[in-house]
Amino acid sequence: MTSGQPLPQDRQQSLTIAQVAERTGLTHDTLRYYEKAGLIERVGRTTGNQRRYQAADLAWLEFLLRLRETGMSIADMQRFAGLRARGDETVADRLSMLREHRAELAERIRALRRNAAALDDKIDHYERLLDERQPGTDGPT
Amino acid sequence: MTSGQPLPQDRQQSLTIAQVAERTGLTHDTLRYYEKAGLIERVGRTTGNQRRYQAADLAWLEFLLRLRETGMSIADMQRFAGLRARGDETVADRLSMLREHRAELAERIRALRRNAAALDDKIDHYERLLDERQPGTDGPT
DNA sequence: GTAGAACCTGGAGTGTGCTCCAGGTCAAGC
DNA sequence: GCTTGACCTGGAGCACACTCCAGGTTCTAC
Repeated sequence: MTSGQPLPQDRQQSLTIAQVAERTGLTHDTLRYYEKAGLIERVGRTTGNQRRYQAADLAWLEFLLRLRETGMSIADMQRFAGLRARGDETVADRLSMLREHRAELAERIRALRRNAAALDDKIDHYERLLDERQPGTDGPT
Repeated sequence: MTSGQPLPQDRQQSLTIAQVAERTGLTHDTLRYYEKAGLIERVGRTTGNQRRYQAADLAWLEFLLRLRETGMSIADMQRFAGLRARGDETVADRLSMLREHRAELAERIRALRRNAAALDDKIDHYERLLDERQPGTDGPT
C-alpha cells in the first residue's frame, strides 16, 4: 500500500495547509509565516491559488522543526534554507552550520544536566525542610 | 578564611550593582528589572539610595538563573518568589513547583537528545554527500 | 447553483524578556 | 569643592516569533 498504482488524478499525497498544520502541530498562520520568511520555498498551488504540500515539503518542515526545537533562530534557519535553495554547491556550508549547531546543542544539553543536578539538590533540601516541619506524614511505618 | 573576624565597618561583602552584574552575567538593567518584577525582594540601599547586594541576594539570584536557564518563565519565577516571600508555610508549594519543573526539564532533555541523534544522522548524510562530490579531499592515504 | 467552510493576501497587533533613555543624584579621587 | 563615573527612577522602545484581522476568493457537498 505504499506506491502500487497512481492515485486518482495526480494530487497523490499532496496536503492542504490544514492537514499539514495538523501533522506538524504548527498553525496555518505559522506555516504561511514560514513561507513568507523564506524558510520554505514557495509551496505549489492549485489553479485556485491554494497551497498543496508535497511529501518533500513536509520532510523539510519536519527538519526545520528539529532545528527550531533545538534552539536555532529563524534568522539562522533562513540562512540554512537560503543555502539549500542554492543547491549542491552549498553542501559544505550547510554541513558546517549543522556541525556548529550540533556542538552548541551538546553544550546546552550538558548545561541543562548540570542545572538538573543542582535542582535535584534543591529539591532534596526542600524535602528535608518539609520533613522537619511535618515529621511522620510521609506514610505509616 | 570563611568567617574569621568581621570585616572593617559592617558592609561585609555587600556588592554594588556593577559587581553583581559582573558576577552573574546579568546587566544592571536586568537586575533592576528583576527587582521591579518582584523576582528579587527589594535589595538593601545605602543612605544615598544605591543598591548593596548581600551574599543571600546573590545566592537567590544564582538560583533564579538556574531556573531561567532551565526554561522557567518570568511569570513562574514570580510565583515562586512570591511563595518564598510568604515564608515557611509555602515550602510544600515550592517543592511541588520545583518537582514539576524538574520533570519538564527531564522531558526537554530527552527531546533534545532525540533531536541531537536525528541531527547526527543528517550530518552523516551531508558528509556522505560531500564525499561523493569531492572524493579524496578528506586527507591523504 | 448555492451555502458554508476553508483558503488567500498584506499588514497590524501581541507577549516575552529584556534594553535604552532622559534627567537627575551620589560617591571617590584630586 | 569639583569633576567624573557610577548609580537612581519611570517609562518608552525593541527583537523575536508568532498571531490575528479584514476583506476577498475557492472548494466541496448538497
